[in-house]
Order: sequence, then C-alpha cells, then structure tokens
Amino acid sequence: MATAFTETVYAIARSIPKGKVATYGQIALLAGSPGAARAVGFAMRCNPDIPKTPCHRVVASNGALTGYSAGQGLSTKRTMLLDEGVSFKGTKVNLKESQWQKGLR
DNA sequence: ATTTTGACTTAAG
DNA sequence: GCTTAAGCCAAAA
Repeated sequence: MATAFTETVYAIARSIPKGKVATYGQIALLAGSPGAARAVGFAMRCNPDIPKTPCHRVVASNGALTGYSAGQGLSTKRTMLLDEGVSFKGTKVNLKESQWQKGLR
C-alpha cells in the first residue's frame, strides 16, 4: 500500500496551510508525478492518520469536495474547511480565494 | 506480471 | 451548465 509516492503525498498534504486547499493534480505534481491525481486520491483513501493528514484540504480541480472516508464524509469535510476559513462557493471551494499556491507561502 | 478499481482531469455532447 | 466518455497514474487483488 502506502509507498514512497503516497508517503510524499501525505507530506505535501501536511504542508497545506490552514484555511487553504490544494487540488489533487497540484499535489500529484508536487509529489513528482504530474497527472497522477487519481493516485493522490488513492493515497488519501488509505488516509493512515487523519490528524496528521488533512485530506479535507484536498479538493478536486474545480473546487468540488470529493470523497472523504472519515467523519460524516463530505459534510464533515466541508465543515472543517469552513472552520479553517476556507472560502466556499456553494458546495464547492472558492479556489480563486483559498487554493494553496506553492510560493505564496 | 496482468487486470481492476479509484477521493482525478480534461474534452466533447 | 450539466452529463457522458476517454485518458491518466498508482496501489491492491
């Protein structure tokens, strides 16, 4: 299961600052495998450590909340993001305001 | 080693 | 704008 790739994905997920969100594609790119967005989601599904791996800060490219195996699912995910100050666009995240950008710090 | 599935992404209808 | 189809990479069976 979790190998170096997934391990890197978890590390990146932890690097996402509070109140920000990153897309699967972006994490895949940072993980060293651009286009491996699906693989990133797979790693999140394994989600070994919820408190250590803020998978709820990981959203789809269009800002839609997908999956989430913990808590009440997307309901919990959306609540946590709102609590962290992430800007929401209805059921989706306002990437224009809350997408984590490497270099933006 | 091959096949299937999956929390994705982009394109087309 | 929303739905359907194909492409993509990685891990599990």
